[in-house]
Parts: sequence; structure tokens; C-alpha cells
Amino acid sequence: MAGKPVPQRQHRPEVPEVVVTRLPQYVRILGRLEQEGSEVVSSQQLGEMLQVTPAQIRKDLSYFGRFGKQGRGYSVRHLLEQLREILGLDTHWDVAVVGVGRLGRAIISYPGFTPDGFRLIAAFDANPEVIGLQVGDLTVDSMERLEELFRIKRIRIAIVAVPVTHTQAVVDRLIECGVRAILNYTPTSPQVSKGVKLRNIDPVLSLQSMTYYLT
Amino acid sequence: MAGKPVPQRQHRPEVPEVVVTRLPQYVRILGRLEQEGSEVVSSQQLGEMLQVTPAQIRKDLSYFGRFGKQGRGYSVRHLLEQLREILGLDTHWDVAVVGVGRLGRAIISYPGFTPDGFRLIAAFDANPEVIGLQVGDLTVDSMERLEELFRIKRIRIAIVAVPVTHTQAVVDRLIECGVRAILNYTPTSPQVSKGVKLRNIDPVLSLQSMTYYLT
DNA sequence: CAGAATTTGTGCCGATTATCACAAATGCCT
DNA sequence: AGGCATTTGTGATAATCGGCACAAATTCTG
Repeated sequence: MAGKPVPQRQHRPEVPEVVVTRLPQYVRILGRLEQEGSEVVSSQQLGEMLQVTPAQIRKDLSYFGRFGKQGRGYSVRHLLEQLREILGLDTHWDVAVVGVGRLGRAIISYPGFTPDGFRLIAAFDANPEVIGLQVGDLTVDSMERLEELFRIKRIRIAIVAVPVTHTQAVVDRLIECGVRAILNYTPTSPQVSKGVKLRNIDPVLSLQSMTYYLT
Repeated sequence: MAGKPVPQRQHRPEVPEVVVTRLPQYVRILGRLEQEGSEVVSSQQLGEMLQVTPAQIRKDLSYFGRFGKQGRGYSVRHLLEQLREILGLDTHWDVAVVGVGRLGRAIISYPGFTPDGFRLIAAFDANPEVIGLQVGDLTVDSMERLEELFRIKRIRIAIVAVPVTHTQAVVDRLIECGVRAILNYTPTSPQVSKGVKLRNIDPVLSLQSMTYYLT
């Protein structure tokens, strides 16, 4: 009866998921350093900037190779390049938004995804009043065209911002047509099959866990 | 020289922070169950709904007391009540938003905070074109009134959605006038002093950690 | 060029976190 | 009432994760 929850499959089983979640932060800092013209950086310096121990940074990086030089540190440009490749950020990713309510519109209009290599190329909604609307530089498609377009355009990443009652159904449809990464803005954590990655953006949960410390 | 990163202070040192972050999820599910009229629930059932092991739920709850009944489970209503009290969700919290750009406006208009007991009662921006504007049912105040209003209204929770370059300065000002919990929407992780809680909402980092598994 | 100063990569260990497994308590059924 | 089925709370154990500390490699300094 139980149905013990199965842990999410690891892409490369030897790399813990926590490590993977830290890599983008390294990428971001390195990007900033490169902008500023830094050529070399030590785990010490990175650690101060990110508020983690230098040892952790070195250990994290060691899962993927040996990028540093003893006595010197890491080449900013080289490490950045390597990490971007490891994370698959050396190419552009096509992303579609499902649900174009207030939240969906804000997401589409948010200019922060594009510079990081994520291209919003489609948006879907069930509401006839929204379908056909121009939002940002996207035209909202009907939910009926979802399967068709995801398949044709080979979209692997979706952002979900539908009403909470529809979340699971939408997620199921997305997975069915090849989506492997879902950024979920609804206040639920839908079930996803093995091999599908899910990240929840849930500001209310964040607030509610902080109030504990305010009492 | 290092400056070893100090771990954030624990409110009740014996309760791990991971446990606290799970409690709001329990609250949410229990709320739904109460709505549906369930009177009793077992850790087994809760675990299935949340995709965690029943043992974890029981262990988590055991940090705060003994809420269940052997052979029966937990009273939905009672457990919900207790958890809401533990998290400080039995009262309303006043919250202010700093930064009323596109993102700030979306946050203010988002209807999801209010039902969970968070009242957005003020909004601030530095841009003269935005100050005085009506957003939702708030009027945007000047940044110059920030200290004044936070102090008078005893606001302890702030949502930050300012340009990334201003984040640290704004956070410092907020802490200076008594804010103890910050929900940060900017793509940085500002430094906060001991005793101040910070949660970052950073969808780009989430996307970037998922692409690792798509390669 | 020799010695001092850095800094990496990693084996090892300690801390934290999750899970197991079972005694004790309760409810249910006949 | 008695036996069986459930389910909690928790001590013990296992798995995961973070950090120390040091050899090896490199740079710097005079």
C-alpha cells in the first residue's frame, strides 16, 4: 500500500544534486568577475563573495574536473566556460510558458531570462479572451495547440503558471510531449515521473518559514 | 584572513532549519484537507500527498510536541492549528514591498499573499514617475519615507524587488530599521546580519540547475 | 636560485539529515 | 472482552554533506 517515494533520478549519479544547484551561482559570480576584467580568482575569494567555505567550492568543482592551478587559483574565463558547458548553458534553450494570467504575463515580460540563454518562444492559455493576445513579443496560443507546438519545436523546458487546480493535468500533458524540466509557479508540488526535473517557485512558503523566527 | 561564514542563528537551536521549511507545506496540505472535510489523517497519507516518507513527517512534528494518536493519526484541525501557531501564522503579518518596477507591481497585484495572512501595507520606489502611483490598493511612497514608515508601522517583513545594484544598500537600510525577514527577488544574495532571515526567489538559478540534467 | 607564500585537490572525519524498526497505545471487529 | 490491525513517537542506524588539513604544485621575492 505504501508506495515509498522514489528519489529523483540523478543524471550523473556521482554528483549530488545540491552541488548542481550551487554551480549556477558560481557561474553568475564568474560572469560578473569576467565583466570586471578579472583574470584569476581563488576559491578563497569566491567563498567570500558567496558566503561559503573555500573548501566547499573546491570540492564542488572537483566533481567535474581539475580547473585550478595551485598557488594561483582559477582562470575566470576558463572556469566560466567549463561550468557553462557542464550546465548546458553554452547553448540557448527554448522555453514555453503555460498559463498567461497576471503571473504568466509578468513572467513573459520579465527581461531576466533572455540574457541567461533562455528564449521564451511560446505561451499558452485556455481563456479565449487571452488567446491571440500579444504579450511581450509572443502571441498567446490555445491550449489545444500545446502538444502540437511542444513536439514540433522540441521544447524541453516549460514554465507553469496556471490555476492551481489545473497544475497536475498540465504537468502531465507537458511530460507526455517531451518536457523534461518544469519551473512551477503554482502553490503545489505536482508529481513528475522519473527523469523529469521540477523546481517550485513558491514565495508564500518562503514567507511562512521565516515567520517562525519572528515569534 | 578568511572570515569563516557564520551559520545563521537558530531561533530554537534544537530545530533544524530544513524542518522549519517543511512545516509550511504541511500547513498547506492540512488546510486543503480541512476544506475537504477530513477530520483525521495519518503520516502515511500525508507522506503520499507530499512525496516524503511518513517517518520524516513524524520526526519533524516530534520536534514540537506530540500531536498524534496511535492507531488513529492526527486530527486535521488540531494539527493545523498547532502548526499555524508554531509558525506564527495565527496572526497577520504586515509586509512592505521595496521596488515597484514591473516585478514589484506583479508582486503587489499577486493575490496569493493575502489569503495566507500576509498583508501588503506599503510600497516604496525611488523613481519619481512611480511615486504616488496607485498599484493594487497601495500608493507608492518615496524611498525617503522608508525609515519613517517601517519604524512607525513596525514592519518586520520586507519584499525586495529593486535593481540588483541597489539590493545590498536597500537590505542594509531595511535591517537598520527593524526588518527581520526579507524575501529577495533580485538575482543576488545580499549579506544579512545574524538574526535576519533571508529567502531568495531566483527563477534563473532554478532553470540553470535543471539544464544540467537535459544534456 | 632558494626559500617563503599561495592555493589547489582530496582523503578523512565530524555533523547533519533521513530512514528504519519497534514498543506502546489506540481503535475495530466479532 | 479479546485478538488483530493501525499508527504514533523515538532510539538506533544509515546516508549524505560539509569542512579540516595537508601534500603537491605553482608563484613570488629578494
